[in-house]
Amino acid sequence: MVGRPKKFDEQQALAAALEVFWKRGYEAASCEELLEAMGINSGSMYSTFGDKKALYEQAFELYANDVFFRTQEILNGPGSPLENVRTWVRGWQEFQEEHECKGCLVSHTIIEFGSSENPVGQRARKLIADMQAMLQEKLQDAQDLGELPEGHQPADLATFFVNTAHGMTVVARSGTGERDIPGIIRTMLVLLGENSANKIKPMKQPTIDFISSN
Amino acid sequence: MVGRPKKFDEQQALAAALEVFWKRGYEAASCEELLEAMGINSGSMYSTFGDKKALYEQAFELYANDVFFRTQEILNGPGSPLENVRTWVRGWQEFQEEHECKGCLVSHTIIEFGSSENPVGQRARKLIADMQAMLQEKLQDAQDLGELPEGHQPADLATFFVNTAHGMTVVARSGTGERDIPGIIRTMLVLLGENSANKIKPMKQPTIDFISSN
DNA sequence: TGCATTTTTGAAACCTGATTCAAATACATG
DNA sequence: CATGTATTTGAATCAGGTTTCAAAAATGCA
Repeated sequence: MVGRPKKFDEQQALAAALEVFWKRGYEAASCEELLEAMGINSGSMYSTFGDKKALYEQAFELYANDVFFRTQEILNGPGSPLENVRTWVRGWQEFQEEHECKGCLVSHTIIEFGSSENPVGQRARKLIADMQAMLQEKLQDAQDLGELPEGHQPADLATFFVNTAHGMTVVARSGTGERDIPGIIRTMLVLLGENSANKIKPMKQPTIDFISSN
Repeated sequence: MVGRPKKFDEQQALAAALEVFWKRGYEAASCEELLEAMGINSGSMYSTFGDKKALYEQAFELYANDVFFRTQEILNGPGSPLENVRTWVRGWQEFQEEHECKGCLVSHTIIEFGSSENPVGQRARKLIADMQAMLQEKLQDAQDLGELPEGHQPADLATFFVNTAHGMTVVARSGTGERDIPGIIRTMLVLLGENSANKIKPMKQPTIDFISSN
């Protein structure tokens, strides 16, 4: 009834796998690398998570939930809707600082799995759609309150913000995130009517290199 | 001295390979798929182009030159610098229409090959740097002529435009390009001081699906 | 026609990673 | 301590995609 005890924590191992997938992408992350990072053997991985694909799905889900709730919390916070959107935009820099400019796993997933019927690809697209809808709602609130600068539609702005976030993934992974992200965010804020150009500080964290021998 | 004649055109075959790589990415494009599209056998491919990696490099170069010269031509055209930049921005939509919303191969390459010392990755980053510099120059010209709206720095704007272009690759590949790209471009133009919201038409071409069974 | 040269063909060999599985191990309980 | 159960281990196997290569084919020229 009671067998050998598990010697590793599933959530911890999953977080380690997420880190590897996030840094390298699905294909480039080898099982060896994943197992090494997770600190377990192939057998344990397969019996616990299924296979590499299933592991990715679960790691992605971990990431997706984190990003979604983070966004939700900021956007629905107290204070003016527009200011919340601005806080959310500023949060991107902090997020990249915290994660060595790895960009966003959702953008990466969309690139890697295209618009096919792949389950993770679908999940990624749904997450984006949900977050975009949430954002649009807040921008609509802002417009209703007369906070939004003239000349923009909430829907267009929401789409645009998502696009900008996707772009930052590519910029980050091209190695120029540390240099470029503060400016990108500054421009976004100008778009939102904030004209204090020096409110955004330079990035704190150094950028890692995504070693690859392909 | 004279042997069996080549029965295929190298440039044509390369263009076919580019199409496949562009649609699917390097890893996901199998040799079988490439050979099928190029209309040749593995032997011919290996003797002509080297190997899969070398084929990608050559296909990428074909793409890079096209995009670079296209950009150069538009930005250095007659007329006001700012209007040229606007024409360039509008050109993105046309470009995506012409290419089934496959996004930009450069963004895709950067995502796939990270910021490593991989030759294609380096080439991609160099291309981006060059195009960004060209853009910044034009924006500086525009500012010197007093054409640029207040509140922006040419360097920040150039970075931002590149970021937006990268973002559109992800949006395009997520399958919402047809719906979203016109709005994204509209917002970019507002940023450049153009306030006629309905100058941008909806996309003409339908989006393809990037079939993948990963 | 026979020879030299070049290209095509596609089956076979090769590689790189993902996955399996039998044996070993660790624990609770009777 | 013997038994039952769950987990770990890592070598062996498997799968798929890439690459090679020997044979066949196409051409010009002597």
